[in-house]
Amino acid sequence: MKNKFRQHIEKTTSLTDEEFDFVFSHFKRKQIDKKQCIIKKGKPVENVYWVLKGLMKASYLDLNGKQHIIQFAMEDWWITDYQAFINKEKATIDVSCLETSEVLVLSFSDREKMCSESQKMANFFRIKSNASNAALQKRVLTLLSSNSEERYNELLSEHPKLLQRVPKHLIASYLGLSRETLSRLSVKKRIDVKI
Amino acid sequence: MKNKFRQHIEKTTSLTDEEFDFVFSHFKRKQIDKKQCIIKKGKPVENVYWVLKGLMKASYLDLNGKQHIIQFAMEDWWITDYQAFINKEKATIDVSCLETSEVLVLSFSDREKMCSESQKMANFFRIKSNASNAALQKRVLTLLSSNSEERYNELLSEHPKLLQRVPKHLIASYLGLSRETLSRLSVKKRIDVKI
DNA sequence: CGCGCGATTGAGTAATTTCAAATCTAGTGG
DNA sequence: CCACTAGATTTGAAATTACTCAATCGCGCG
Repeated sequence: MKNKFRQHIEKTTSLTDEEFDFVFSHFKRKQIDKKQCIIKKGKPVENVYWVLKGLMKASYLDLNGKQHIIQFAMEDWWITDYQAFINKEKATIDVSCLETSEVLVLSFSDREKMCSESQKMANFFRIKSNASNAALQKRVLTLLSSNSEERYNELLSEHPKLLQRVPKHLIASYLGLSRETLSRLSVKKRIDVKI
Repeated sequence: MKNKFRQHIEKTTSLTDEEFDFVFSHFKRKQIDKKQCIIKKGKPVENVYWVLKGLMKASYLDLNGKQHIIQFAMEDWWITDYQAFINKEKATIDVSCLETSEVLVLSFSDREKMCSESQKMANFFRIKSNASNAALQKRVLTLLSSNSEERYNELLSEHPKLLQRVPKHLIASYLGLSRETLSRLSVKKRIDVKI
């Protein structure tokens, strides 16, 4: 497990054994039950989470009571309400657990401490933040330029596992379409494939 | 002008006179003509730009030749193709000038140098990156949860000046709707106001 | 076995796009 | 200063896309 996490970090930034032990000492391991909520709208956001095993979602309830999915997080992904986490504000979104999960937990103060003592880790989080920016920008472009079918196909080709693991109505929320439309798209897809 | 820029930085991070002079020495001032393109798809992205005066846009041409607006940048805003700038990749978007503009130009290497020598400026750019994340996330939520009229009204209330300065068809591209729909919304708005 | 949630299907409706044409406007050259 | 043009905006009508509502289906779990 420690090894898996180290691999994750070292995809971006190589570390000596001592450096990794220093980094790792700031994290706590935690099990999260299915349906459990780790960040609730209106509450402080203490931590950022790295998913070792399982599946989480970050979602927003709009004024009409509709749920919108901001992101999923599978193995190897980070998740929190960044806006609230960084600025010590109250959460504006919920983060909860779709499958029983194991995560590594990092508190705000531990993250700050780690970054001030390790240039490499400050750099790591900077790169992660930039990658997140790029991903969000790509998502904006997709929402601006693609219709439902194109968005569905894009997700299908980029994250086929999500489609299998996540209830369809949540996939619909993530793509910005109704569950009925998504259902029709998946039927169409199956027929298209046969032909 | 120097003063305006200093105010911008100090909204986030306070600096001594010496620190500011150090920071400022890394920037070059430049005038950009209307319609001039400062970042072209496929070319390297050397710089990030801070708009002192004028108006720029970052846009993407999709496979059907439709233009989509990723962001505008008015006075006091930063703009570049961050993905390409940070990772030294070729640009995937275009950045061009809607009004004759004056900008401060910062190259990648000067930015790195500045950040490695000044903890404060590293912090400044980290905060900017986080703010950008938050803004993009908000935009995703808006695109997921609001219809055209709500998106139009949101832009109208948050950036009324943009509506006045930017050609309407570009506003439509930014909001993800056709120029005809935007035109109908603005007519409706004028009638609603009268009633 | 039956309940309940998620997924599917059908029908009708609403929102938005597309295409085509008419106006309007700012900038240019004479 | 005026006429002219290219680009931008508006308008109408038809076509398309996606949504909503309602009903049904299917499956896992107690």
